[in-house]
Amino acid sequence: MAAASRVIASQGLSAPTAVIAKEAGVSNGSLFTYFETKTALLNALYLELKVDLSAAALKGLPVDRDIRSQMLQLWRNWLRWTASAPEKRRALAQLGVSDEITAQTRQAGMEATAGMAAFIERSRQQGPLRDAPLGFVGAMLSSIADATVDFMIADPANAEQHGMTGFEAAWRLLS
Amino acid sequence: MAAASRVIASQGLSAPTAVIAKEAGVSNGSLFTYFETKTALLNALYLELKVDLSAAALKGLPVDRDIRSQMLQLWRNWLRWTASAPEKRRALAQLGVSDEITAQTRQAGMEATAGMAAFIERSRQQGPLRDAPLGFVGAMLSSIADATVDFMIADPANAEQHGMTGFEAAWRLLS
Amino acid sequence: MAAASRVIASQGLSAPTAVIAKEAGVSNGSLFTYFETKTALLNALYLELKVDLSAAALKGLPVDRDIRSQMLQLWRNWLRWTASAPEKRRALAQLGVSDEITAQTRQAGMEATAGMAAFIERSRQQGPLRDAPLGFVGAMLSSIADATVDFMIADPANAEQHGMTGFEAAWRLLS
Amino acid sequence: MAAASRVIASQGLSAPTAVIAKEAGVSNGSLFTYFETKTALLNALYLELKVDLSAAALKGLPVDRDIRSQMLQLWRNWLRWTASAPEKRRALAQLGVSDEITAQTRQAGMEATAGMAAFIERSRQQGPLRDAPLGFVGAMLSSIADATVDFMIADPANAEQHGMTGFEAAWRLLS
DNA sequence: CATGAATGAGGCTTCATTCAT
DNA sequence: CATGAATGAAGCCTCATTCAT
Repeated sequence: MAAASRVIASQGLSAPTAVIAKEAGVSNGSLFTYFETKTALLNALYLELKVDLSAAALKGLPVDRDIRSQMLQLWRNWLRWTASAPEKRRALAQLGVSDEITAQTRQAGMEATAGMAAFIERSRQQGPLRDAPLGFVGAMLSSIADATVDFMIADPANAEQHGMTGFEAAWRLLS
Repeated sequence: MAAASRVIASQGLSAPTAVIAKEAGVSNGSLFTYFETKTALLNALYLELKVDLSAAALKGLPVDRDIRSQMLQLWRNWLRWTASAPEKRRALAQLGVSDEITAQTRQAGMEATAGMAAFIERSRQQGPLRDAPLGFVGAMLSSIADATVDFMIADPANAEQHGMTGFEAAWRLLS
Repeated sequence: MAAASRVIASQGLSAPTAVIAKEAGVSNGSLFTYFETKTALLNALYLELKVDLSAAALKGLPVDRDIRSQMLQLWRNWLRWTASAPEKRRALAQLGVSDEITAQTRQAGMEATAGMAAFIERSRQQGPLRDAPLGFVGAMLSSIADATVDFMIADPANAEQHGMTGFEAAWRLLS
Repeated sequence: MAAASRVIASQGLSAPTAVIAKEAGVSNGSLFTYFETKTALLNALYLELKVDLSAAALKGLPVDRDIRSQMLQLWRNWLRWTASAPEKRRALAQLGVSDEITAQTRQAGMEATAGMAAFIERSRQQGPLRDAPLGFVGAMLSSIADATVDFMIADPANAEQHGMTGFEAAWRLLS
């Protein structure tokens, strides 16, 4: 799975299963013992990355402090995950627009990020987007985070600053 | 080119060149008279879509009115283009994350959307993101627009409302 | 490899890999498990034929007899190989002038025939070409052998006689 | 025709007709006004090169001098032609082993070199190969010339010397 | 259950040849 | 007769998947 992330990040979704297997240190054929088809592998990977991201984002939130502080922490977690595992992020970006990922998997992905969704729900309670569909808000935040990380990576010297700019933008949509 | 948009939108980037050629009503081989490789075709398509989008967005802005009104018009143009040519949008989404698109092409794509960029620059003059890199702001707006259209398409009954919600969010980042 | 010889002999270097694979009794794709590209296959074939020829030529030389007798035996061996495996010879002729064969492969081919070269070296010790580059002499002998076999094949009735004529010519260059 | 020589010399027999046409400064299609097929072009080229070589070889022979002197001149002519038009020689080498060249064309090629053949006939009158088929002797001489030029090209510093070595070898077969 | 060679369908690309202009 | 775009058959090669060991 980790191997798949790496290979897909560097070679795209059309990366041969043989390469993924090799990167994983197993044989060509073994891969198909665990995943019926390549599509199944991609779907499983998509889901895992979603779960991974969600878990990372929600880790260690300061539950005893105000909601903005918690959201800031979540934001930092999110950026850290993305920045520290760029191959996962790249893979997720590719998988997100692929038509290999079934509607069912996407649905499961939504559920996997339910924890984050709930948190966003609380955050926007009093904000301007309080009446918009939750998924809509989530999509916006997600893409702001993506854009943020893009700039952090492209301009590492000002990474911290870009991170805060992104947060300000995100928070402006919520409160 | 239009054929390529359609085919890629429905089959993804891995759509056979043979299918694209057929959709375009030319022979398999003719395609390679105009595009050296499939990658060249994809790059050209990416660029054309960018130009197309930009031209559509900037059309008929009420230059004699206040900046918010102009931005609203731009926003509507944008959404209209996206909504009325869903296959172009899907194609652009796929191309955007593909590693077939060269850095050079992406650069040209940026330049093609310079008109929009200039407009965004004016709009954010007094806003919270006035000091952020312009490309950063552009990326955020672009992805908010994408998310907006996603919801307009998924829930056509409330399309107009979603469109305005998206605009409010966008405008909040600018002013 | 043998299949490749046969197919190339009858269809030339442009023989489809599919045909070679079929002749070899393996699938189209399997061919590329063993040879990265068609060019690699051709190079390997060239080398094998060179080695094959050299081994055949040097087999059973009467080391206890005078040098002319030994050379005669070598000559007979050579002609026998060429005559008994005409497809190998034809293939080798085509490969020899092809620009698919790399300089490196040609070099290796030289080394493969070092045994014969050493023998020629001894034979020409007292002859008129004693000071010419060894490769030069080898090339001449090789082409005389080729011409000889051409005539043996074209006029089988006098094959033996042609063979001896060829040898006399060759020997005249050596002694 | 000259264009074809050049292109084939540098790209091999599989050189596209389009490239040949371009090199010749005519359009793609015009080529087929003059040559029914590519094969026809190759056959015509083969023949022309044969004629060309023969004419060059026979030019300015010192008819009033002894046969060896004349043969030496022929040899020099031959080498000069080969060395001064390496692309023609390479093309001829490729064409010679190609199965695109019909038996009929080869026959015509033989006739085109009848002048040289007659000369060789006279030269070998008293020599060891006086009873061998004429074509056999011609083939040997031709390949000795080829080998000679190979070495002249590979080692230009000693070109003159290699040329004489080749001649001595050739003459030894004749007288 | 692991292995990795074998499979063959399918994709991209080339190119000889045609033909409307 | 020149042009060069159009054609589509054919070739090389890739790769998901299978299966005997």
